[in-house]
Amino acid sequence: MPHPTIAETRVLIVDDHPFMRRGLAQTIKDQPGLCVCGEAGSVAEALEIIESARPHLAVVDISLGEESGIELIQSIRQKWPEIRVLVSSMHDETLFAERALRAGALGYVNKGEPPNVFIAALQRVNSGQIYLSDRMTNRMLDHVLTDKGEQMRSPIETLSNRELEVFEMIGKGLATKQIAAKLGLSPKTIETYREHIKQKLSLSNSTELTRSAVQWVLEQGRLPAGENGSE
Amino acid sequence: MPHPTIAETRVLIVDDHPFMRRGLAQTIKDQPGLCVCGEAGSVAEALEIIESARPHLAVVDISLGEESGIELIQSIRQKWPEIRVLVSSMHDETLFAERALRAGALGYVNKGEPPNVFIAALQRVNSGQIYLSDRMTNRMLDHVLTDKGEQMRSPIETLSNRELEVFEMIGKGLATKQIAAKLGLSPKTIETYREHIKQKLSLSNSTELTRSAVQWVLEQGRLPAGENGSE
DNA sequence: GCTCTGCATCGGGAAAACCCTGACGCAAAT
DNA sequence: ATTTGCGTCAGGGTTTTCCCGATGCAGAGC
Repeated sequence: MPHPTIAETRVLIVDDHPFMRRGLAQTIKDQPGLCVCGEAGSVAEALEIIESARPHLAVVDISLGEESGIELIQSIRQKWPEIRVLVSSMHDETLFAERALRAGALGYVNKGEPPNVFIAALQRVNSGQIYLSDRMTNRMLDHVLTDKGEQMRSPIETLSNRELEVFEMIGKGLATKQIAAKLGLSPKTIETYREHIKQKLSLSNSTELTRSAVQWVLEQGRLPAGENGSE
Repeated sequence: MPHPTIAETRVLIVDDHPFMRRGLAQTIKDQPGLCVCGEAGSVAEALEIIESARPHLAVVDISLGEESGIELIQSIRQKWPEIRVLVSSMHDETLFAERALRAGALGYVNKGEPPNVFIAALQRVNSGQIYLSDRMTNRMLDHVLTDKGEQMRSPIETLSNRELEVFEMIGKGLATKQIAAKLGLSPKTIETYREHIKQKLSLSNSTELTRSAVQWVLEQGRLPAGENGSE
């Protein structure tokens, strides 16, 4: 059914949710001049498809289940710097937009946005320009200009990528050893991250750290704080 | 769209992500016998559409931005008990599946699942049966069968007074030593309580204990229509 | 260039927490 | 009268935390 026009811009979709992929694909396909050249649900799959399909654009989700979209962006940046990446995430932009751009993405758009906003972002990125929401653009400008006036910054934003990753896992109930195993690192390294996080967030012991992390994860997911019957 | 078959099952989609809605809608439309009679991005919108479109089935996301899908399910249950609800969420099923069913949903399926699993779940719910993943089904059966003689509402109610007291302090971020000091007891005693609590709540390590305690404390703080009276 | 700061990664070692086992008095229940 | 559960604690081996490092590497600034 597709008539592969010669000059269409090829887009790769990377998202771990099949339905989200489908929704994005459908919206992109509707757009003249754009076509979806592949869909991936994991980092490995994405890299594989890039090899064969050579997309011009990539739409990547930040949280790919166990994996991190940030790392994928860095890999793409290294191997195929000509591919332009638009990050689409359902997480707080104040936390991830800056990280995404630093990693090499050209834009960050929230998944809650309507299709026309998304398409606008995609086309802006396609033209080589940066896309951010107005709110986020202002915020980053402020951030640069006022320099030391970081009073409105949440301390959580000062966490590095790795630290944030570990923080989230702590909040999900993983023990130090489990996190180390999942990330393929030494438990000693995770301990160091825990210390750094505690320092940055002014937490005095591991209980407070866990408490803070759990609270944050619950807020992120807007979970109605349930009792858990785990195990 | 030109031949509206007489006996099609009408499905309402409730999700705050437009692309997710679109992906779900597309997949449902592909299925013979099913049609999408409406899409909603909020609780209010959902209730409105139900009035006019009268769906047979509703697919609802648990986390609707600021709102809670759980409340929507309860409303639907009250006003239109004949509508069968399938919950689709991207969050951990161990945290929400039980709450979703208690609220009146007939099924819970994770958004990470492939379309065929989702469709199977939807059709199962459509036939009036409960759908849960195998893993979750076993877990809940265990839960039910483990209780002895009485239907224990929440395992937290099995805690003794002292244990509950300690549990709450853990949830507030106090370390073992601090709790001991505050209660005028030996840290050893607090350790014992921690052990007992972990046993009674089936928690395997101290991280899970802290996590569970924090969640419980937060839940205590904000719950209008709480179901666990507990003390 | 060189320095300095920040990040990511790990180790040593003492202190603390954990976890298991057991204990003892005391009350209520059987 | 025996059992059961609660509240309290100790011993001792295992694991984690916590504070002290260290290394390599990348970018910012002089």
